[in-house]
Formats: sequence, structure tokens, C-alpha cells
Amino acid sequence: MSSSKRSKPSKPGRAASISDVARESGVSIFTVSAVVNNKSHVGKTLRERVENAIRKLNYRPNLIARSLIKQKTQTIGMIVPDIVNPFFPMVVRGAEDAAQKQGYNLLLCNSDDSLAKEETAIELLLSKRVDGILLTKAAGEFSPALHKTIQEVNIPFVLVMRTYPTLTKDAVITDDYQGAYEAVCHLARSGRNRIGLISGPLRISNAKERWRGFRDALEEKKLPYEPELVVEGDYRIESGFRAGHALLSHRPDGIYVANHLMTIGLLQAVEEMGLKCPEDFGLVSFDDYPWLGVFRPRLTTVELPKHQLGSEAAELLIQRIGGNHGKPVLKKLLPELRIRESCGFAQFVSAEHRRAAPSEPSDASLVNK
Amino acid sequence: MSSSKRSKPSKPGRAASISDVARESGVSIFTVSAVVNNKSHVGKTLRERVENAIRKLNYRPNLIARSLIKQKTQTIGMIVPDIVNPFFPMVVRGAEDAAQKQGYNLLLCNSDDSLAKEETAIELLLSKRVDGILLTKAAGEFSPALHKTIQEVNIPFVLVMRTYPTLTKDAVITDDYQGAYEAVCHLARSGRNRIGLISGPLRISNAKERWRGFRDALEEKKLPYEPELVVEGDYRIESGFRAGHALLSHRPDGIYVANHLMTIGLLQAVEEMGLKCPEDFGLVSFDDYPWLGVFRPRLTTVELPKHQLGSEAAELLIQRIGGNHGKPVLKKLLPELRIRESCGFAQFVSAEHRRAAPSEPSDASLVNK
DNA sequence: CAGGCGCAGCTAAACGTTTTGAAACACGAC
DNA sequence: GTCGTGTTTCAAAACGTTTAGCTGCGCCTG
Repeated sequence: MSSSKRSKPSKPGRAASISDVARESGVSIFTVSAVVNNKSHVGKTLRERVENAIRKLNYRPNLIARSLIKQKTQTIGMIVPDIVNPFFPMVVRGAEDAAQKQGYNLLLCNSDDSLAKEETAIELLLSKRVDGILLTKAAGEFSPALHKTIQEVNIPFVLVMRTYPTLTKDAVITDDYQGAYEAVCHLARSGRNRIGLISGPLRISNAKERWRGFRDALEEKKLPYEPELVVEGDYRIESGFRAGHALLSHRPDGIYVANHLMTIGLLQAVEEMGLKCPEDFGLVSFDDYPWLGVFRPRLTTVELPKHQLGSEAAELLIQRIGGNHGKPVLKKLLPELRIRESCGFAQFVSAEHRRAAPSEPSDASLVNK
Repeated sequence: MSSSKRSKPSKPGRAASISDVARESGVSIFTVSAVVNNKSHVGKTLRERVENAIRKLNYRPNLIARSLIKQKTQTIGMIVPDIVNPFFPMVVRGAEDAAQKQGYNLLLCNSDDSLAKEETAIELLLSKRVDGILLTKAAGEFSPALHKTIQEVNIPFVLVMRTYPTLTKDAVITDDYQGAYEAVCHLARSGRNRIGLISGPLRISNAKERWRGFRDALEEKKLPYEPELVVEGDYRIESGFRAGHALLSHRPDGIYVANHLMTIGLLQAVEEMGLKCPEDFGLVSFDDYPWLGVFRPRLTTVELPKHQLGSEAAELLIQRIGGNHGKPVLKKLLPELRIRESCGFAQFVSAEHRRAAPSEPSDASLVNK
């Protein structure tokens, strides 16, 4: 056709580019671009010529090139300790839903709570020029260099689920203090007075908060704080098992466990030791999951709004990306005590509690939607 | 300094670019690039000058630009139905581990088993020029246009967990026929002879395979195939619950459930109906999870190598990306029957089974090509 | 001292877009 | 005829890299 001046012959194996379309339809690159991003400035006949060429060549705009010039990748990086920990899939899903809705994609990394992996992941995400990062901090402290990088680099971070003291960044977390406080109060209400705690690693912010809530609730209820009834685990099953053995040997009559995985471990220890819940001790755990429906006794738990955690974090991040600068925000989501059988007295306490806080729809309905 | 010819003044808000480093250290862009990718051609003094400048400016190579010219993004797209379905996190993790190890990242999408979302996701990933796509096909058929695109586009696909008949692409799946077959044989061995099935959606390849395994095992064991004992669910909890009610009303003495989520639903139905497992019926479920340790009775399950599924798929994909063209491969991973209590006769059957099939070391060695 | 050969380093083209500034053209108004 | 005013289209620069091809330069060989 009219390819006299510039006849870049369109490399063989490659996908069609904008200039291929331009050549095919005999217009300039500019016009094709205008059609693709449907600006209004293009005349009807040309527009149709271009659209035909696009269909014919199966042209798909190269978003890498677009990212390069627009300095936006429409991608956000998300770093979680381990997607296999059942807590995180719902958080990631929340983030993905929110991101998706606003035209962003999620680049997912697992840190295994290792500082080295975390650092590698952050560096990589920065190099890939993601528009923002959602970070559930690995246990431990940033290296000074990384800390400085994060503070100075121009892309927004939002901390998810775990705060970090010296970082002036947004964070979306659950009110872990409140959750633990309610859990322990519930144990006390159901008549327990030697209450133990299986805690997460205390250098993780939410473990610390849950510990504080535990301690303050004891104090409030005028119950003793017995150090041998507090065991620090690492949020994994095995540590819950070991902690369970250690703790139960002191015969507490109530236990609050700071996450689900450790509860699984604890329950195995309980069985090995031939103890009964709720007869021998009351139990309140954190996090609710659909499969808890088949546990016996039915576990009383403090449910955290996992999906919301992810979606609010992503929304906040995208706001920042959009240029909303301003003071860092700390958003705390409210947990919800779900009273079932593992503390005994279900009927009585449940009724009392229900009066106080009308039940909200469960997010079990969110599974698999 | 020596910026007489080209003094691009380095935009304010932006991250340092390679030309900033070049200007700072008084060398050409080429030299900086050589240092960054440590080619050997750079002299010691210059190399140090450049390295200092890099540190000083906190330079981080822009991988978007690199991707554009290298025509490689070092990113692979992964589409799963729903990361919240507990089956998938481990698969995703397997893929991420393998990808990570070879310098790739994972862009994660959820399709919710919706064809529309699946199509959108694929189109987006193609536009983002990922180097390859890991796809767990949504239930149902590709649109003709999409099917054509996938076949013709130049980037490799690997199907994960679910095959698709008319697509000549690699696939990594589990041997679902074999798994179901073993599950049902185990039920028969433990004395059950009216065995029911709660199946997944039969238009999903693995549900069909599991159904076939079920049917053939019945035949092999000379047991009747009773249509009212076969209920099709959708792999979700709620459908397992409904299917359980329907199925149990016909009083089977054995049930094989095709996935974990439906098992949870079934168990709720079982309780509502006041039935007992394994006394009233034997149960074999698919997929194993840590929390199954607290279910009573302990469930006999067919475990699928989820992590391996993801990692092998990713490795295969990366091979294809690396230019290994060749006939599409179908890789089937072997499932593993884990006998516990939910069929009764645990001791006896377990011993018998062990004699029949001397235990092999791990299922990594059982991969058939 | 000419010729050849590496080597260190440079220039410039390429990757596929968006976007700026301007050209070409038509149409009225003065 | 001149001037403005749009409208439609274009050419070229920019984004931040990699890399092919080239230039000096020093060193060895004869």
C-alpha cells in the first residue's frame, strides 16, 4: 500500500505492534493510538479502517511499553508470610478484588517470615516498578538500608495486619488488643479463673497487642497473671502442639490461643493428654474458618475480617497511588466474638452476648464466591 | 562535571535512571549497563566510579525498560478459580517456589470459575506480556475467539489440575481416576457395598475422571452402580451439604466425596441427620489438610501432591519459555491413599493395604511422565 | 615501523507505546 | 483576499534499557 517512507517489516515471531496496525490500515501510529484509547478525535472512516486492521492482526496493546512511558504499571506487589497459612488467602483475595475493580493486578510474594526473602522481594518489586506495595511485615527488623529505601522511595506502602514502629506508613490492621480482650473476658465470664495464653512471636506487632489485651483483661477481671500459663509460639501448628503440652501440664481452666494454626496443634496435644474441652478447660481461638463447623466442641473464636483487611488495604494503597498524599493512616478493623461451645455455658453466655452485639452475617458465605 | 554534550537534567520526583548514573560517574550509559549486568569488559577504576554513583543515587535498574527491549518480563501469570478454596494456596505456593528459584514472579488472578473473568484475565495477562500462563481452567468452554487466541499466541500455557480437550497444550494434573479408584476400592475392602459419590461438576475434567474411577472401581468390585447414590455438586461447601442430605436419605453404607469442601458440607448434613461415621457409613474424601487432624473420626483421604502440582507446572512452563518446543506433555502425579478411621476397620485394612502395596518412599518418585 | 589483534569504551539504534506541537485543510466572517 | 477557528491528522520526541557496530589504544610480531 502506501508504505513508501517507513517499511519496518514486522518481525516474524512477534505479536503485532501498533506500527503494524498503522501500516496495515495506512494511517499514522498516532491515529491507531487514538482509536485504541478511544479518543474522540478520529473520523469515522479511518476509525473503521483501523479497527479492521486491529482485528485482522489480532493486535493487543503492549502494556509494557505503555507502562514505560506512563510511569505506571497498574500492578501492585503483595508480600505475605505464607499463602499456605489459611489466614492469608482471604486477605489476598480481598486485595485482589479491590485491585481488580480499579484496574490493578497483584504480584504475589511469600516471605516465609524471613527477613532475607522479604528484602529480596521488596527490592524486586521496586525494580519491577510496581505502583505500590502491600506488606505483611516478616517477623524481625528491617535492615537499616532497606528501612531507608522504603522511607525514601517514591512508591506507597501499606502495612497489612502488622505494624512496624519506626515506619511512617499507612497500615490496615485488626484491633487485636480488643479481640484478645474480649476473648479473655468471655473466658472469665464463663467461670474460668486460671487462664493461659498461647501467644504468637512477641516481636510481631499483633502478637504483642493480643498479649496486651490478654493481660489487661485479666487485670480488669481481677484474675492473676501466671507467667507459666503464658507460652510464646510462632503461629504454626507444631508450636501450638508444644505450647499446649507445656501449658496444660499446669492445668489452666481456660486458654486463649492467638491464632488458628496453633489451635490445631493445641487440640492435638489436648487429645494426647486425654483432656476434655470444655469440661477441663475453656478455649477461645482467633480466626474463623468454614471447616471449624466440623470441630467438636464447636470453637468459640474471635473472627477477624480477613477479606475486608485486604480490600481496605488495597483501596488505601490505590488512593495513595492516585496522589492522595497526607498523614499516614492507621485503620483498625473490629473483630467479632463468635460464641459457640468451647467455653461451656453456651446458651447462657451466648444469649447475654447477643443482646449486647447483634450478630452480623458470617463471611462463610464469601468462600468460593 | 563533563556533561557538555547531553545534560538531561534528571527529573525531580523520579527514581534515578541509568543516564543519571552515567552523568554522575562521567561515563557512558553503556558502561553503566555493563557494570550493572557485570560483564567483564569494564576496567577496575571505572567500575568503582560507577558502583559509587549507583550507591549514591540509590539506582535500581528499571525492569520495565529491560522487559521492553528483551521481550521478556520474567513474570508468569497464574489463574486459579479461587485462592480461598483451600486446595489452591498450596498449588500457588508450589508454583511460586519454582518460579522464584528461576527468577520469575507470579501475577495472580482469580476466575471464580467464571468464563467471563477467565477471559478478561487471560487477555490482560497477554497484554501485560507475561512470559507464560499457568491456567486452572474455569468450568465450561472457551469462547471460539479466545480458544483461537490461546492456540495462536506465542506465549506458552500450562494447564494445571484440569485439562481441556481441544487445546494442544501441556498439562500437569493429578491422576484423579486412580485416586477415585483407590478410594472406592478401599471402601469396598472395608465391607461397604452400597457406595455413593458426591461428585464435582462433571464438565470439569477432574470431576469426570473421579467419576470414572468411581464407576470402574464399583464394576471391578462387582458392586451395583445406583444412580440415586451419585450426586453432582459444585466443589463448594453448600453443595456438599445439600448433596449429603439427598444422598444419605437413600442410606448408602459408603461415600466417596470428590473434594474437601464438599466433605465439610456433608459432615454437617451427617450431624443434622443424626448419623454416625464410620458406624453408619464409611467415608473417603479427597485432599488432606493439617486441620483434618482434629476431625473425628479421622478422615481417610486421597491426598493430592498439591505443592508438586504447582512446582512441576511452573517448571514445565519455564522450560517452554526457555524455548523447549516439542509435543505437548501430559504429566500425571500420583495421589496417595491415607487410611485413617472413617471407614472403620482401620487396623485391619491398613495392614492389608500395606502388604498389597509395599510403601514407596515418597510420592515424588511416583511421577509418571 | 607496519600490521594485526584484543580490549575498553563509546555512539546510536532498537523495543512499543503516549503525547506535544504543528501542519493541512475547510469554513465563515470581515 | 485575509484572517481566525476548528477539525483531523501527522511527525518526532520521550520513557529507560540492551546491544550491534565501531573507535582508539596499547601490545605483540615480524
